[in-house]
Amino acid sequence: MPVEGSTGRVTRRRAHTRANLLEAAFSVFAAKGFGHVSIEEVCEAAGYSRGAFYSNFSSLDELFFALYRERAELIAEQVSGALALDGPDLDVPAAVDRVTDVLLLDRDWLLVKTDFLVHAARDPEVAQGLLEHRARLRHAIADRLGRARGHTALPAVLGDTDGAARAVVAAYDGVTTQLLLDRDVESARAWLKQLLTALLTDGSGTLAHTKN
Amino acid sequence: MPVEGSTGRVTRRRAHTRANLLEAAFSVFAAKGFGHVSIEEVCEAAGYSRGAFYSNFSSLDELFFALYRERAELIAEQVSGALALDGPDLDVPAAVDRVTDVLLLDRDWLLVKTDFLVHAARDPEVAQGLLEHRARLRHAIADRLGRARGHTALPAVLGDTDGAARAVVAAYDGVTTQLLLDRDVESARAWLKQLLTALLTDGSGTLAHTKN
DNA sequence: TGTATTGGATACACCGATGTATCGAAAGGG
DNA sequence: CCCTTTCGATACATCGGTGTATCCAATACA
Repeated sequence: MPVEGSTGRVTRRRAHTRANLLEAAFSVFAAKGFGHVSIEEVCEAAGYSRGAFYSNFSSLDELFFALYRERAELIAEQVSGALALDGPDLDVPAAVDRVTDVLLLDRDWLLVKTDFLVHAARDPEVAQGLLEHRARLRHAIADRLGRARGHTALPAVLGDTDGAARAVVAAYDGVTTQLLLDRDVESARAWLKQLLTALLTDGSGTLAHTKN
Repeated sequence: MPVEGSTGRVTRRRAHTRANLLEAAFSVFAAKGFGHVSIEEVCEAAGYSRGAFYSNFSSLDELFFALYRERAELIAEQVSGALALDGPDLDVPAAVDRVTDVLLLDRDWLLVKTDFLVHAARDPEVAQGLLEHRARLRHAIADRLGRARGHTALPAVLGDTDGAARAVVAAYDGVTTQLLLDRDVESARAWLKQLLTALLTDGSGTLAHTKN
């Protein structure tokens, strides 16, 4: 049962089915939530039998972790990309726009991400991994903010750039919560931009907000 | 099967067991998460048999809703109380302190609350109820903030007082996420206070933050 | 205190999901 | 082109949870 064996002979078919299982699992998890999903459901959605599943993963948890890892990595790259678009000096409002668009792109991802959070909240080991991942992101943001000094002075209320980066993450998490409930991606984006602007600049930039 | 019948005869014992079931369910849900909890587990934790459960609730969902409702109501009252402590005029920093202490009191509650969020995110009807509850809280905050004008002028970046109230809620949600992962209630409180201060006042008030 | 009524325990039948063991078929290597 | 290896499907045994039906005990009311 070589779930992750020594680079055996056949590997192309395997990679396909693994990818298919992951993709199907993403849809199913997004729709029903981890904890309300059975292995069979995933297999059915992917068009495979349970034999294929157990050949690639040893448990639903393992698949869930793999899935999260994969997608989180993807998003992290996109965010890094959005942050890196400017030159060495950073244009804060423009970066806020780009990052916001990336972060609030896909509701399904937010659902899965929150499921994972709920899971991590109850397992210190998983939580540790997630915290480290968040820390990396935060540091990337802080670095960029550091290079922005001069362009736009950060308000001192939050402390150093790391404090500001924490605030950015918190704002993102907070807006995510609202978006999960009202499903209004556009106003969530607008709201996040507004919040980040309020946190990262000193004044001006009042935006109208709409409903709910 | 009078799950909620016409004020029948016997009612004291019933109320007790119902309360016990709810309390036990709270612990179990907090520990394992809704979706990883069986009816039997709740019954066992409460010291009852499944018969008692089905006599009081018709499904795990129903119990979960009842539980959430009960606790959310409790918290809402505490928050209202904390907001009402001042006279008609509001001392923002003091209120921030009190509200923060109430909101981040109990990690178990945050766990259950997040579970409920995840649940609501996938059921528009449930989401609707939760949104209304949040709206009520937000309005209470906005009202209070309105009365604080003059004491401390709000920064205009967020728009009107309702915008500021939204920001408060978002900050709370954001800090909740962090707390769920790092389990550090004290620094979460400090961080929330700092964030709220940054959002609700114009400047000054820099606090040191610690680890992670 | 007696008694009608309700609450909760026990027993049972059922179902769906799990994990494993086995087998046929695809795919890569020689 | 065959043959070995691996992948994935099928079949099976099992288990835990569910919901219901029935029965005993506790409780409120006269």
